[in-house]
Amino acid sequence: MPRQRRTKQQIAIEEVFRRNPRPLSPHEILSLARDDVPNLGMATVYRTLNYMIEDQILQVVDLPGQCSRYELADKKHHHHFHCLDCDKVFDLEGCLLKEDLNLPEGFVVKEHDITLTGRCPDCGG
Amino acid sequence: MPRQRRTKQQIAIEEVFRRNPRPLSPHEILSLARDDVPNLGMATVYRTLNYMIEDQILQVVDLPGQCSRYELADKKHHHHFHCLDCDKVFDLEGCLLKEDLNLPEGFVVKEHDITLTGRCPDCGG
DNA sequence: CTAATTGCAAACAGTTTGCAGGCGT
DNA sequence: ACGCCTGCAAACTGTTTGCAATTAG
Repeated sequence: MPRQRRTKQQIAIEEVFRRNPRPLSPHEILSLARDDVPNLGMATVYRTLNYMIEDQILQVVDLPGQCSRYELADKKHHHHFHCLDCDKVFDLEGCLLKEDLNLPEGFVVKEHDITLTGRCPDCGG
Repeated sequence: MPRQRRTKQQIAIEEVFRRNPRPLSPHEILSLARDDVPNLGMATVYRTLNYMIEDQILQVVDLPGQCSRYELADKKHHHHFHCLDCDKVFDLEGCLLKEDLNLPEGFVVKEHDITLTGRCPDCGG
């Protein structure tokens, strides 16, 4: 069921993504959006995220062993870097997959996910 | 705290890994081990998995958007294939990461995870 | 006005923990 | 027989859902 009304809660959440162009966790989103709408509830965050995914404004970013994060959907194919220090996730442009995969017989690949883990520039790489 | 006693529950769980050489979910493990120990509890599965990780017999396999799986730790660096049909996970030997990453300044990479997604040979690749 | 949307609390799934009884050593 | 280990149930986290009250259009 797509959205029909534009509320201050939804506007605040969209604004959070515009101001923070990297994959954000629901907790980060709630915390940032509460600057605009102090008594915002987590359920509303999740519902709004799902609305925005349905409207193809957002896409899910799933990293191994991490809770789902969300980022704006208007991006080209890319991969992610997860900082072990500050726990933030950054986009890495371009594709990091080898050209020649050389898989065993019979495997058909539809998609691939690559996550690099380490230290980001802010944390003194 | 490492294990000190060898119980029939633990033996059954180790046997499951020996018989199924691919990353297994806790639910799969419980279900398979109950063939040997019918009233095995899920808490015991998790505790045994954690014992085995501590003893470096097992390692965790985290895939994007999936619950953790576990496989024997005696493997070389490799990546994983996740079948969208049967939901099983397979090991892929060798490294699939590009040689020349060409990252922005300041990012230091410690580890990387690659997951391919698609159809496996059993599901008519 | 009307009903879509919110906020709270309850429901859920996956995982961990506390505790009394069972069982390896 | 000592005390580690199990099984159950309760606790906990991340996410979803039910429902009465709010509010956008």
